[in-house]
Amino acid sequence: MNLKLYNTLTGSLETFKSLKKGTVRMYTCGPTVYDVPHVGNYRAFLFFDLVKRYLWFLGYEVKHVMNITDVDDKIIAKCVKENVSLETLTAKFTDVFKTDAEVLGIELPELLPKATEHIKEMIDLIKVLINNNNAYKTDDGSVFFKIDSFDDYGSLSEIELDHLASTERVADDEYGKENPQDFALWKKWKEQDGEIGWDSPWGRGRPGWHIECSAMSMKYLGEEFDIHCGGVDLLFPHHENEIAQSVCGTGKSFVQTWLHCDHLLVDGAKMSKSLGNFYTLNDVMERGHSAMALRYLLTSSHYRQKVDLTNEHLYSAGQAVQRLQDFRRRLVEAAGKVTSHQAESPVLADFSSAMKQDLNVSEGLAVVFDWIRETNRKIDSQNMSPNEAAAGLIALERIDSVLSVLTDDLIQITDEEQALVSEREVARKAKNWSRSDEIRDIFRTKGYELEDTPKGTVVKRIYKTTAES
RNA sequence: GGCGACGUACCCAAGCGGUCUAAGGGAGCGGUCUGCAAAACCGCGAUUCAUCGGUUCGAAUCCGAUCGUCGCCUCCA
Repeated sequence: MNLKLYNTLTGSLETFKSLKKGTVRMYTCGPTVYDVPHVGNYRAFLFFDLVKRYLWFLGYEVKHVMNITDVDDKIIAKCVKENVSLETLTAKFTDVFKTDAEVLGIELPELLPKATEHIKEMIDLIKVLINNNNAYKTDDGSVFFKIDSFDDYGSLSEIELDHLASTERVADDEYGKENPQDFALWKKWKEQDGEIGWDSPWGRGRPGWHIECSAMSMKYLGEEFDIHCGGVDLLFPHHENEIAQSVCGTGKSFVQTWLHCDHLLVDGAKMSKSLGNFYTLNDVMERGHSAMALRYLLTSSHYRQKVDLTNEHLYSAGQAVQRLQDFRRRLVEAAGKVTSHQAESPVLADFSSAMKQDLNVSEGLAVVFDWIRETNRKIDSQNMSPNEAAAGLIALERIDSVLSVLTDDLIQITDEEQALVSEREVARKAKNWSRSDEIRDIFRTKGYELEDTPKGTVVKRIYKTTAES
């Protein structure tokens, strides 16, 4: 059975086949580094990560490129306002992005090209577009893409140009356009841009937003490649414009499969900076949730489905992660010193065939949880051989190579705390239950649960409950 | 105004014409285990899939209408 993905371009579920056998070339729209990314942004980055990890799972080599947008209106405005250089500002938020990504278990691509380091490539592409009569320069030194010159314009988003005219853009840098829907490839320098600008054949200025993705994806992945991902909000106009620029620039078909993930909502509304209803990774963690709970919440429902970020949902996700984590611990115990090179296969096959249906994680997880219950039953009834447990462990790890929610959950406790745990072990042996319970209560107030197992006491972190908010 | 997505138990969610008197997770309740817990396991929990019509031998799944929620059309993951 083959991987099926919903291709926005055709509006249908398609069997995925990479252009080059065994290798997938994938471009994903990365962050605009003008501020701390919010959880909504991570929903998309986590989706890209899921796509990549599952392609790895299937044995593909994945050549992944994600751009860093380090020049745009908001960045420039902020630099000028705070009187910092573009490099300083964007380096700061690029770092935040990378740190957060690591905390969330996102495997960043080997290539994270910055827009500002590819001005030349963009200028070259714009030159081609002007030559091909797909773009024109205005008197003041901006360059616009001529939408009428591309017949297929609107084919991705299914937007009809006639219906667009109702909301005309009024930004002052858009004067001089032949058609209000034409979009900027190059924006002439303005006084409020301060120091920021680059020289070009059309004078000093800066690139339009869309051109960086065309220029950089072509540079690193070639004129035609397999997958391009982004959030649904990029569908129009960004991806539409990217297609127009790229197809007109090369005459090739550009991207084979377009994947778009839906939004993250908070209290039922789209999370966004402009609405002011955004949360950062730190905000979520400060509320007492683990990064893995967030990761699980954002990846466990289907990518084309909206997800509502609430404390209750985060808690629920955290509990599911805990169950997975506890299960792994049980397998490790049951396997003892035995290791296996063979993964238990039925669960892997079932998991994978669910994932092949347009990345149906929900169904994949259902398979996994069924298997967990069955395996736990075997362990409980002592019908689990070390070999079998070891094979199960391999299977779990393979599954987690896609989900990536099983972190090393060993709790760091202080020496004093460790002493208390030891004291309690002694007390328990002496059947001093009141002291045992007292110590357990001390840990509970600190946010830890003590679990007595045949192999000793396990210290677990207690995550937030639904009662608090 | 134009375009689109969605509405399944207390919450999240899969299913996309028959095997559905509908997976899985969380929460809850009852039980086994445990010194007590926790974890694990067992059991309970929607005769019903927003509503109303239609197509069909057969619908949560297809069609239409209605109501509701959300998104895009302007920067946005």
